[in-house]
Amino acid sequence: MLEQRVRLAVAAVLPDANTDHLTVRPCPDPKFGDYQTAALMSLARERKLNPRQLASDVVARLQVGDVCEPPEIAGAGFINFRLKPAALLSVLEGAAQGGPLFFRPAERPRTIVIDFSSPNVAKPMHVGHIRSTILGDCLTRTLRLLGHRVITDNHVGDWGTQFGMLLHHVRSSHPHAGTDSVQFRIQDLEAFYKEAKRRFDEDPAFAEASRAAVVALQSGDREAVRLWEIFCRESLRHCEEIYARLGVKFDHTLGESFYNARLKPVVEELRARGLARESEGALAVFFDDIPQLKDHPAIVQKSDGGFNYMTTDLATLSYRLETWQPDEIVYVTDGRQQAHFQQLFAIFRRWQPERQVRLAHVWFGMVLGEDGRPFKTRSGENIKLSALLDEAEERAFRIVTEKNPDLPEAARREVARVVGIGAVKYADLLPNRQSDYVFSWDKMLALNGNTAPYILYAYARIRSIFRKLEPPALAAGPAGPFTLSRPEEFTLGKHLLHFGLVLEAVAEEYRPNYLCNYLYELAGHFARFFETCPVLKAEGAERTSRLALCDLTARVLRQGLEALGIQTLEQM
RNA sequence: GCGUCCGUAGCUCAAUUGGAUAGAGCUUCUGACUUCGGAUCAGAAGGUUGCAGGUUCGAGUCCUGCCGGACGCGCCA
Repeated sequence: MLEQRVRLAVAAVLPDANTDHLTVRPCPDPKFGDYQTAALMSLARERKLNPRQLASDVVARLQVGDVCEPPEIAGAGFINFRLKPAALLSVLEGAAQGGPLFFRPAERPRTIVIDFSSPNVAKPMHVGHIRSTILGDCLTRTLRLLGHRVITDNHVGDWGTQFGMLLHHVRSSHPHAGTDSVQFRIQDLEAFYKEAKRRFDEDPAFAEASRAAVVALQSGDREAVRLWEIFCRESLRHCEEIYARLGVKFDHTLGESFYNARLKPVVEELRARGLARESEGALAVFFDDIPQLKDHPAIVQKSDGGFNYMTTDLATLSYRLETWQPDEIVYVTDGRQQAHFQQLFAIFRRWQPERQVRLAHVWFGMVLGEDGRPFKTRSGENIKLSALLDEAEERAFRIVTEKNPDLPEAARREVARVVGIGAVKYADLLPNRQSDYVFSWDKMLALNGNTAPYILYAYARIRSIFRKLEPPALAAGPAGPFTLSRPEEFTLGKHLLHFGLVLEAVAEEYRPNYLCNYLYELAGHFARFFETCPVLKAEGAERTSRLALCDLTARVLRQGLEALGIQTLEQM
């Protein structure tokens, strides 16, 4: 909002500078002012100017008197801006009367494909899928909020060598499989998968038959396809159950199988263009010109003639470009796949050098148990997502029951659902995505600290005020002129203004933790305001201002949590 | 061996990508309060940012070398 005004004013004084670099950001300490331009100093460096001299040249010509006090130069060459109270009040009034909620839609909306979640058929969703699903959903929500056109695509693992062994195992052990009288559940598929893998590893004859089954499936054998479809249907049903609980939706679910017919042409083209060549019986792309990938060729066709992950991803990438013409494609996967995506992007740039598209691998670290090892059950199994969500809700239910025993059980269940799911999501989005994090029930469901329940509580407290309002119709009505007096009110009001900056930072760097921290700080500023400033007991303009400030805080909290994919509660 | 990421308070993590005095929560101790929802707020304590150099107005962040850890390195995805 206002920082944008300041930024434009600075840019106007430096017409020949790259305006992207002239960022204006909140001061690290309010005593310096409200906003600063640290970026001017790197500009001074580029141009070999004295930073303080540049700063004073800029200040001399700067026209920001409508929103700021006269800017001050400090330290090595910071320009500090202090908002005029009237400017702050007018933005707050604007928002209270239905204006923008402290953010504006992107000036240049982009079309962005986001590839996330990507579960595998025949395996229940487990902890390993949680970060991709939650992070991808949050990025989708945030980018859409900022006005971008986002297309989500769940690239389900429904194809490949593992289906050969699965098909062969099920057919040999369940002769009636595939008939209507036999119904498989996801648990059955999981058991089949494990058993099939065991047999595959132990029995060469089984392995051989499995390979034949893959060939049959991929060449369209009716029997094989029919059984495969049953597996896929049940798996997707299971995934949809989880997605419904998480509130995650996809525009498209185009699994790997969708690209089957496109694999061969891709490989032929790579070979024809001389991008891929024969190596040890396989077809590979080499990257001698890329230091990190030297000696790490990518296989695009296996020595048995089959295709793999790389082939599928190339075909997928090409399909997405043709179909949706995106400006950007984002892949949300764990960090172990960094080399794969480097290879994928490098091959693609050689293959279709004329395509202008931003390709981003948004990767994340692992979820660890309290012992610092990958988060598993005691017996070493992956923790199923459905069980994890159950436990989150159950634990939240116990806490709600303890804190608020008078609520009817149905209401407590609903609170537990929102708090439990919200806590899991928040705990996942809060850490810097690139670091591994330790999964801890106690920490994520803690009632204070940087957690979902703390923020949800702040929201519920605000809503509680409006329930007490007489008459209730006043609840969200337009406020009169703002009058802020206490420092806690200014702090809260100014923090609200930063919402847009934070959303943009999340979208730019794909880092929802900025938004988590922002909302936590907002909830904290509100709590301090609430502690020191009576609202309902205030009178006149002070009362309406404080009510409006409460309402704006609630709206930003709700909008922010919604961008994280977290629901809010009117009471808890 | 090569590559990627990481090492920050007793613990779990931040630090808007090179900015000002490195911030939170948990834990410990102290306080506010017959609560506009105490699932709250205030205060105290806690640091040579793994080690050693370098770059510059300025380094947790960048470069080099060590120490320690996680992950990945041809036909799985």
